[in-house]
Amino acid sequence: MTIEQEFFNQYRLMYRPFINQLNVQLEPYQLYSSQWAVLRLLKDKGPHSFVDIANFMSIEKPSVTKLVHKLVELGYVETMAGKDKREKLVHLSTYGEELVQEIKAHLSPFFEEALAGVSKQDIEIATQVLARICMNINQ
Amino acid sequence: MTIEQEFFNQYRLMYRPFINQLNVQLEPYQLYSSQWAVLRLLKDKGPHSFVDIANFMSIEKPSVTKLVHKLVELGYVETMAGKDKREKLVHLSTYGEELVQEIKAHLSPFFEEALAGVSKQDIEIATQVLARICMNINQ
DNA sequence: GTATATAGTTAGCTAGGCTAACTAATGTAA
DNA sequence: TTACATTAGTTAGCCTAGCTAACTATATAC
Repeated sequence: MTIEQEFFNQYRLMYRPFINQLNVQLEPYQLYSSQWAVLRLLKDKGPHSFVDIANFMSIEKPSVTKLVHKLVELGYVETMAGKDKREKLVHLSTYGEELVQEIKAHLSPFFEEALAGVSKQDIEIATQVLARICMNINQ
Repeated sequence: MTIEQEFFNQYRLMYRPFINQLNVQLEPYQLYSSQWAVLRLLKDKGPHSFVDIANFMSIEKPSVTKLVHKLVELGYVETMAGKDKREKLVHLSTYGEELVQEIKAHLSPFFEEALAGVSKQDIEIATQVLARICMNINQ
């Protein structure tokens, strides 16, 4: 087996245990990992339109509609008028802002334990490898 | 954002584009990436029982039943008696053996392009990081 | 002003899992 | 040896997290 195959093998092998554990961590907040990904995006990079979110997450618009509507229902985000009458911008509510802060703190030890025994340098290298693959795959 | 959060952020961001592209590559063989994962396991590590496959892939037994039945339907794998009358072992058919070989060769350039510009050393580091996380997460 | 493109929605589908409850076979302990 | 518990696999039905096709409303281009 080539080292490339080995890498992607490991990549995929990690996915389900990781997502399952992450969902356990998020359960107290009534969130699934996909919804959390939206909240994190809004926290890190400010308000986004539905199309922006779709592009960033590499999913389709109807999937965004569902995700955002669920987050609106929970009171974590709100929508407002965009740059024209078609566009809607999604942003965190005051409650959502606080909650994201709290969740980040709650997740922190989970992430640290998951990466226990890995040097900061190797984490950075691995992050860069993943980022590079994203770039290569999306042209 | 901590480097741990950054890492898992990137990890998740890569997932969908990667799986989508992989599924495109596998389409000529009527396979989805999850079914391919089973074939690769059987190729790399020989025949496995349903429970073995479930444990290795971190999924539940009923999910394995579905995956394997589909692969049997396609003629890529066969089942045989296991170590007692309860157990069934899944192994590649002759056709399946050939096909896996062919698919591996077909996927090779895709993996190489995805990792273009990444040094062999960094790929190995990233692979080890992913393996370590798997270990940490599963206790 | 008409054709085309863009933002978001709705309906209904799929992959890829899950749990609960079951059967059949095997182990264990009184 | 009988009775209970465990294990391997299956079935039915559910869920997350996506998808496409077809739609409405608005905006842009020619």
